Amino acid sequence: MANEVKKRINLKEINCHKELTLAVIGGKWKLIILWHLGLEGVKRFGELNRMIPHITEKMLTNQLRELEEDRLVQRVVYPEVPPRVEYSLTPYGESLMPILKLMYDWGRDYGEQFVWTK
Amino acid sequence: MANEVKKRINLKEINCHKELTLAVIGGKWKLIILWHLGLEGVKRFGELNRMIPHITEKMLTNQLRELEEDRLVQRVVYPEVPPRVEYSLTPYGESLMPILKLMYDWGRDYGEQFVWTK
DNA sequence: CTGAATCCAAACTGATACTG
DNA sequence: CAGTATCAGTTTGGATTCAG
Repeated sequence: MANEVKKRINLKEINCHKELTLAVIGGKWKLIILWHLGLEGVKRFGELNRMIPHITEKMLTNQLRELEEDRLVQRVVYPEVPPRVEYSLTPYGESLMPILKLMYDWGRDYGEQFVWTK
Repeated sequence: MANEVKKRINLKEINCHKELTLAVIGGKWKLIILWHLGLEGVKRFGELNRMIPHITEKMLTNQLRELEEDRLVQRVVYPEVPPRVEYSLTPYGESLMPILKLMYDWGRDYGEQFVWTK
């Protein structure tokens, strides 16, 4: 119950600005979460859960929390019953979209030329 | 001595092209390796080892092997004594540089505005 | 509906020593 | 010089169960 501080972004281990970006988007499900929020706007927890195949609730929660902590995603809780929680991109998150778009394009081209044929 | 197939790029788990890109650049040291090779051209193993602080030989070998397998880096062995091995980017690797540049810029701005002050 | 808590297996990373 | 081999520690991801 003591020292369980997780330093996902350990500044001592980041030699270069690129690595900070990677630390922030590098989670297993973060790209796809950011992508949905970026293209389709506000989403509820359950919507994301349904939109992202194979993700578990634990991981969805986990990744959303980290994105929130890093200020890429905003979380809004409506005190209703049943509960409603909505997620959306912050301006920081929005500012990542050009990178995601580039990564999408690169991955598509690379995949067509190389991976699917090996 | 049998089944030790590592599926770093498991196509069944890649829902979106972006994730293929992440799979390919997401290793702990890959960005910095690609960066050096992209900006400074051909490098020998020992040069990279000296240029990248804190990396172990094991990890440098490991990451270079994966980059080679993914066709981002070319490895050339000169049959000399002492041995000489040179690494450089392939066209695939070169085509990643715009993404790395964007990640560099984004990480720098994000870091200045957020991380260093929290 | 939106999670939190627990347990566990697999993957990743590092330190160290050794080799052609 | 450019790696391998081995072992150990850390982190991650997933299955399952429980809760407000």
